[in-house]
Amino acid sequence: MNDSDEGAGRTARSKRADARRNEETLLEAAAAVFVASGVEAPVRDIAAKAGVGMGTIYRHFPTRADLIIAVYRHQVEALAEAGPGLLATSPTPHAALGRWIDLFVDFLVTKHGLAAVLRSDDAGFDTLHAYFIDRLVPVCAQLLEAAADAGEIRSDVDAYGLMRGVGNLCIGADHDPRYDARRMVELLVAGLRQSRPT
Amino acid sequence: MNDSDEGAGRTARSKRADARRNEETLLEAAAAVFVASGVEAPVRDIAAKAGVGMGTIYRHFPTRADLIIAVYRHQVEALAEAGPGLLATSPTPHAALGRWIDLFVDFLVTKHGLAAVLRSDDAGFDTLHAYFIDRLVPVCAQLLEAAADAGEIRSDVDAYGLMRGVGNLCIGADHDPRYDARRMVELLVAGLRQSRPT
DNA sequence: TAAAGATACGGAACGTTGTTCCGCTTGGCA
DNA sequence: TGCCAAGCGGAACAACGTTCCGTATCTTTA
Repeated sequence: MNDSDEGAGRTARSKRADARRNEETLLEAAAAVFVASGVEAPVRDIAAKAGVGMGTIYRHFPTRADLIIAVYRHQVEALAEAGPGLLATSPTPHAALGRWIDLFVDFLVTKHGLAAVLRSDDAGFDTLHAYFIDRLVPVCAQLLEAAADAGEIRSDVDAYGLMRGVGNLCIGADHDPRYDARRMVELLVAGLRQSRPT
Repeated sequence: MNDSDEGAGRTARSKRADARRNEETLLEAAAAVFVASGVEAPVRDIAAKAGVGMGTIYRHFPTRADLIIAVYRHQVEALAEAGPGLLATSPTPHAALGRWIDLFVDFLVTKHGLAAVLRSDDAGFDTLHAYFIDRLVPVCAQLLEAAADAGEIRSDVDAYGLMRGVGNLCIGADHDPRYDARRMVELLVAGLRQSRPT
C-alpha cells in the first residue's frame, strides 16, 4: 500500500528507473495478454509481449498470482468500494446485494479464466485467493447482514460461502454459449430470499 | 474402420489375455489413485500403481478423460437410471428433482477434483464433458419438466444450465471446510421455485 | 510342439508448462 | 570517469501429458 504510491513526494525512491519502467511495461503486457488469451496464459507469453526475460517478470511479481492481483487491483478496489454506496442508494438492501453481485459477476465473466483460477486449489494462487477474500467478503457480509436485518433473506448464509458460490458459478462462463452464469447467479440470489415471515 | 470390429457373423476378435488383465488392473489402480490423490493425479502415478508402462495406459485409454469415464461409468449410469424412480416415488416432482440433484452433488463432492475437471476447458476433457452431458442432462430435463408442469418451478430454466451450475458449485468443495457446496446447491434449487404458483 | 505373425508392452523421448539460477549489463552516484 | 550493486536475459531444471518404437509375449497354425 505504499511502494507504488507516488501521489505525495516525488523522490525517485529506491528502485532503479529501468526497473520501474519494466514493471509498468509488464503490467500493460499482462493486461493485454490476459484479455487476448485469458488469465492462464503462459508466463513466457507475457514476458515476450513485454519484451523482457523470464527473470524480470519473476523479480517484479514473484508468483503469477501477484501479477494477476496487480493487474486487477483497481477493479477489485472499485468493487469493494461500491458496496456502501449501493446500500445507500438502492431501494432495499436485497436490491443492493443483487446489484453488487451483478457487478462482481460482470467483473469475473469478462476476465477469461479468472474465476477458474480464483478457485484453483493450486497453492501458487493462495495469495490471489486471499486477496479477493480479504477485500470482498467483508463488503458482501455487510450487504448480506443489512438484507438479513431487513428480513428480506435468510440469516443463515455466510458471505464467504456466497462469494465462493457466485465465483464458482462464473467459471467457464465464456466459451460456452449454452451456459448463462448470470442466470444461475440470479437463481442463487433468488434462493436467498426469506420464504416469508408469517 | 473395417478390421477392428466385424459385427456381423463372427464374434468381435477378442483381446489378448494380458491386455484384458492389464485393462482391469489399470481401472483398479486408477480408482485407487483417484481416491488417494484426486482425479488430476499424474498419469505416471496410475501407471506406477498398476505396475505398467506409460504406453500401456495410453493404449487402453487414449486420453485421461477416457480413463475417468471408465472408472466412474457405473456410478454415472446408476445416477441416470435413478431419475425416473425418484419421480415415481417422491411426493412431488420438485422433491424428486431435489433428491436427484443431491445424489449428483454427493457423487461429485466425493470425487476429489472431478467437478473441476468436468468444467475444464481443456480440450482433452471434451469427451468426459460430453459423456456427462449426454447421460445426465436428459434425466435432469425430465425431472425439470415434470416440476415445471406441476407449476412448482419456473419453466424457463434449462437442464444443461442447471447441471452445469450445480457442477460448478461443487468445485473445490473438498479441501475448503468453509465452503459448503451442498448448501449453495440447496439455495440454487430453492431459487428455482415459482414465486407464485398461480 | 515349434515357428510365424500379430498384438501389446515398457519406458525413453518430446513438447509445454512454471520457476529458479547465474553471469553479464547498466543505471546512479561519487 | 569509474565503481558496484540492482537489475536483466535466458538457459536450465522439474513436472506434467503424450507419442513413439524396439522388444517381449501371446495366439494361431502347420
